[in-house]
Amino acid sequence: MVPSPADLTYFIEVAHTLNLSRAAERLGISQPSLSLAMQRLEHAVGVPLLTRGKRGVVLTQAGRQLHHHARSLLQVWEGVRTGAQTSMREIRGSYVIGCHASVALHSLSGFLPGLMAAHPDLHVSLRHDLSRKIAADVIGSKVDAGIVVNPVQHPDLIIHPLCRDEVRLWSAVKKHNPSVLVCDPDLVQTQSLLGKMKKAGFVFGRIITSDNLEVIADITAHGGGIGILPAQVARRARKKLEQVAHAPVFYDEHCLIYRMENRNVKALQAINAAIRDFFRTDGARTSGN
Amino acid sequence: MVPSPADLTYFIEVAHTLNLSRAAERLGISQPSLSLAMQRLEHAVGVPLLTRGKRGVVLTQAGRQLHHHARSLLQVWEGVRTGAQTSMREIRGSYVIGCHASVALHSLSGFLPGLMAAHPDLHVSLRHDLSRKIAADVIGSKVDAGIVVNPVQHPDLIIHPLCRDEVRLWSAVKKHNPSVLVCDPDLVQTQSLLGKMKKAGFVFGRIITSDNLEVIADITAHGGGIGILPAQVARRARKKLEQVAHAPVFYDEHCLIYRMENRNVKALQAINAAIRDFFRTDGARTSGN
DNA sequence: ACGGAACCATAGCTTTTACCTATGATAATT
DNA sequence: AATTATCATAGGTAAAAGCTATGGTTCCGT
Repeated sequence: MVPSPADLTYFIEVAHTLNLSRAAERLGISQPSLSLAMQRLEHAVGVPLLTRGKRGVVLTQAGRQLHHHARSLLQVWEGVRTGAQTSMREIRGSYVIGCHASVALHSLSGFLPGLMAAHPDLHVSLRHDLSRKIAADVIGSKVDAGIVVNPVQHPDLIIHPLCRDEVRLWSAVKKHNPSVLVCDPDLVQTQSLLGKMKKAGFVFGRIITSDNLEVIADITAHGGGIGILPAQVARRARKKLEQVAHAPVFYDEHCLIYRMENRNVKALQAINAAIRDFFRTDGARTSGN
Repeated sequence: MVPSPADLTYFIEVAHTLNLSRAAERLGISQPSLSLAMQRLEHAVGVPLLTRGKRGVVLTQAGRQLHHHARSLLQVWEGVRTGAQTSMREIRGSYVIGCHASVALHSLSGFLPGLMAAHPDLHVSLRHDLSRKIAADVIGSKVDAGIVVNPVQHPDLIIHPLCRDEVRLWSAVKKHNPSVLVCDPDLVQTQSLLGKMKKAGFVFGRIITSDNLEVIADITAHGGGIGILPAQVARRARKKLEQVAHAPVFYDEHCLIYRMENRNVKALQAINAAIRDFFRTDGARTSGN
């Protein structure tokens, strides 16, 4: 059994004065209460701590041992409280950041190294998945912060817009196969564009699918077909891609999301700031180009 | 405010199951009680620890920190508790042994080195005074064990006879001054013998006093007068002393004493055994001489 | 020697705290 | 849409901790 911290502080005072009556006086409780408290403590430890005499009490060997450790134990106890508090007030702890792998490729390297260097007690794990799954995991508290596209409103969620992007059709500059579509069918953007194109009468003979946008960009760049890609991915392809004219466009909004109750967590504020800083400067740079 | 130990253990279970209802079940309390306990804990710490959801609860960052600290706190306490217990069950700790300096001179060197070598975690401090003061300090718990002469019975005291001795009058073998008495007047033995001799008509012109029996023995051995000495001290004088015939004798009983409540303390049992062993073998040797 | 003071333990009572049952509210699941 | 699962709240009850009064020792001063 674990004693109450109050009984421990009582014991420290008793060990100091070696007199229950006087210790009770100094502690602001009655002598019988202190007597009972010491009995409680002895029961919790399992061995006698005090030898009662008519001129006061003396510590047993076990009592001396406990007295020796009692202060540090109370310090640990206090540390339990303050440790939890500072985890909200200081930039430290372990956090999970989720985003689509393609987003990670073009943004994480821009702010993560600086963030890690600035805050040595900050630990980050990454998790990559579709935006809507990341968003679900943020809502479900499996992920602390997410960089996602077009998140749905949610009462528990705080959403910060970061930058805009366009998903459209791309092709290689020189030759390409216009009857083959290369895309990730799991993306809502893909589905939306496909629907619009179907209405508009576009017809594709075959579809190559991949869940990796970089792979799609690469195939498209090598003339494998028409690719459905965000502009930010198309721009980073190894060979230059060009927009397919007269095709529908899906406008993406990249956002940072996290749960409401984390808005006061300093570490998440720091992550937040780092991400938004990066997108502000990066957005300026890419739009300037 | 400092969190209560019960609430901390509750929290550890909650952090493990992440489900208040199931945790309450395992803890043997009702779900509302656990809900309130977690609210108490959060109030005590000052920050939210859990994010309540309809599929259970999730730890906040502060909750994760608290979980970590709470477990280490319980571990530390367990260590302190067993430490206090084993201080009774193992041969370790710091103990005060009291005895008359003359007793120390002829006995401590016989068992202390072996005792210290056998038990590296045992610490001993010595305290020298008159037997009756040592006995009083044992009773008053200022001394853990005493080697004393003719202790009075006391309800809190355990008394183990060690060996017998005789206090009598001694003189140098060759010449000595029979009108001078050399003694320690603070010893009850001295007072008793003086009383008997006074009744029997012995008269001494002068008395040399000292509170050190070895000094008395030395003076006696050099012909300074008649000395009142225990046989064990007289035997160890630098020159041989002889008993004064037809003089009263005071029979001493050397005893080991300690307080009742220490009878189960392993370290004192070890000290006890070492002392009694020494006196058994030593007594055999000296009586054999 | 004797009365008072000092000290710790116990008893009885009161207040505070923790706990339980019943119920509510809401989201997830079937 | 009904049901289930989950946590929160309300109100009453039981346990715990505290206080006052008292008892039984021992110590100390007169």
